[in-house]
Amino acid sequence: MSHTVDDQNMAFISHLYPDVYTQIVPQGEVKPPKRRRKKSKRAVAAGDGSNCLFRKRKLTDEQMNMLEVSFGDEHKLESMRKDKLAAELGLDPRQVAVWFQNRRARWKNKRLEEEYNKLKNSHDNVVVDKCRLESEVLQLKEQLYDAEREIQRLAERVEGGSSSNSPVSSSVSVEHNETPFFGDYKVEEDGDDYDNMVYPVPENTYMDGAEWINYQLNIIF
DNA sequence: TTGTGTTTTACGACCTCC
DNA sequence: GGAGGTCGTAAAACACAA
Repeated sequence: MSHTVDDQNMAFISHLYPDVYTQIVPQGEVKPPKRRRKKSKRAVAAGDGSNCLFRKRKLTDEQMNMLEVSFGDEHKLESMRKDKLAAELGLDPRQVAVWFQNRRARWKNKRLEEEYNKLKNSHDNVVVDKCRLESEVLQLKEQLYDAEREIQRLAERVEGGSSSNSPVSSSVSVEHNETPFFGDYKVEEDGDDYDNMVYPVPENTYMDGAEWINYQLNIIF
């Protein structure tokens, strides 16, 4: 039985330092398990569970600290380091190996959680940005609509209200989903000077609604 | 207390690497 | 084939509200 020597060592240590190895429970105090599970090889090796000499439980703070320090140095555990740690801590090398396995699993979970939070934050920021841009689009559509109405009003005034044909057809509706741009407006070439009421802005020039109106008015008058 | 949720320890099954 | 890894989970220990 491979664990006998370790168990005897721990029994000896726990006898000398009863406060240190709290995970070692003397045979008589072993509680029956709440749930059944397959018998482990160790339990089988030691005979029936009730004959198992020790139930090794929670590690002491000192043991935990040393294991944490060791884990901080290197997450993997080579054989020599495992044996050295086990000897230093008075633990079964198997316990050290299991502790590292579990510690790696916790570390991985934590890392995944952090990555998830990062992604969630960046997603939230994108959503906020999208909302902001959508409201900006709405605002611009409204400005465009107002500008178009203003142009139409001025055109009618210039014409003296004689023509029922509008020089600029109302192509913008705030309710529409399409988002027209200023460059989309075409100057019609059907002869009448007053029909060409919308002048194209210079290329690569951005104007908001008010600027665009002033630009058009300056050209007209 | 006790019921319940969370954390820790331990293990089996399976996989990969040498 | 064996050592050591991950993954999933049982069970004990622990924390804490009711």
